[in-house]
Amino acid sequence: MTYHHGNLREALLEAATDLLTTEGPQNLSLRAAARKAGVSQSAPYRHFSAKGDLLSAVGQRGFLRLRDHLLACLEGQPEHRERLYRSGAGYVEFAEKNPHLFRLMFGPLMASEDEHEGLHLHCRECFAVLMEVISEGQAAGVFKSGNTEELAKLTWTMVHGIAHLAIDNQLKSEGYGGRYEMLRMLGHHLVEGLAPRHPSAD
Amino acid sequence: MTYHHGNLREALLEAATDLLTTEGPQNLSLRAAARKAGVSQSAPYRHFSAKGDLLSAVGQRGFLRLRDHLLACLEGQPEHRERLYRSGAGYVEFAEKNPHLFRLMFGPLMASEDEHEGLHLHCRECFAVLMEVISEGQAAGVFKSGNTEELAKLTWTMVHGIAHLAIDNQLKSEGYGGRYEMLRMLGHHLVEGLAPRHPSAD
DNA sequence: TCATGAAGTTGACGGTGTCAACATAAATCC
DNA sequence: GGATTTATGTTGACACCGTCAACTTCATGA
Repeated sequence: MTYHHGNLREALLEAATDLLTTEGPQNLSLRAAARKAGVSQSAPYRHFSAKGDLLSAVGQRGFLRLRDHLLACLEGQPEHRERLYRSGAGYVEFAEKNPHLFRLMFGPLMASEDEHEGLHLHCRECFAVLMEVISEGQAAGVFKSGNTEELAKLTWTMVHGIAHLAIDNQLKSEGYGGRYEMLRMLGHHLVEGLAPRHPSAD
Repeated sequence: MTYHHGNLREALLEAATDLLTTEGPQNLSLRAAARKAGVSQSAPYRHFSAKGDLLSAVGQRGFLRLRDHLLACLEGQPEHRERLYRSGAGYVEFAEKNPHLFRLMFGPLMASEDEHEGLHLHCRECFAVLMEVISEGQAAGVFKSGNTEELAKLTWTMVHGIAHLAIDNQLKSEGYGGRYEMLRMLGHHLVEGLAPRHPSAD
């Protein structure tokens, strides 16, 4: 229609995300994304300096979606332990529903520190959700006081590990839903560890 | 020299591993590996049906190395809690020393379940080391009895999460060595969780 | 109105995975 | 031992890829 697309950047991001989830990372090429957006092979270079830039942007979008998903999982739930569990479950759920995206988000792009630092920033915004949950729990006396960041990272590593091994199909031995039983178990151990020595009310 | 290389498969694996660690995954191509082995572009196809096959083989080698490293870390250490800690530390250490390889081992290849199932097998052999450590600890009464596999997986997810976040540079806020302090902390919480209700001797 | 610059196109370059057709070395069988 | 078969490498080609230089189109504002 018009010579100028008008919203190409968004269209490319959507096309790339779509290709990633439907065709897998192998078939995600700059040219394919351009084709899908109905545009020529080198049009993307007006919006992204290189392929890695597009991938990084896709990853950043992924983190935004993950954050939204986590917040949605927490909505309307006031109990602190349950909030902690739900954020963990939401994290794993997201990874399982978007395995390719998840792998992209934490993939080799993360390795190049200087470039793609936007990825790290968006990543930390997801982490902030977890921080908040724990911080609130500490304020309420449900979780033990101390360095909030340390506790949050502790939690994060566990959940992250579950998510990764789940999408690697390495957790399925105890049948369907095994990963969620695992999460419950882990949550139990973790909360036991996070709980104050002399457990308060609730 | 000779028309036949004599040991091409091994040479290709080594070349590929070398390229992966020195140049990163982007520059790891079948052709580059062939060049490095001093052989023509399509010689690899006599030994690997496709690029993914080579990558998978490299990954499997990685798991073998990881397993050896874990066993080496355990050598001469009889105390069960310390054995658990050391296997975890060895795991993270391996990931940090070979980040590209680690990402390959647990990368998209894992996603294609049917193909590359050799990867899964070698992966489980590393897991078996952890199982053994925990099983021994249970027999000695240092860890609580129960489903060994569950406990091992619980441990694995934590260690795996740390390893992943460590190579993503997401754990460095508490200064150098942060990941090992983290491991200690985690080990503490975990062992507390793994310990029997009424702790036995040592 | 028309120059300017942003956004998109065309065509090219070298690199890549893969395959068919061919060449060579080694192993096997009479 | 000589012929044949089989394993192993080579050459050349194809389509695809990331990227860039040169060109075209459109919108905008002096």
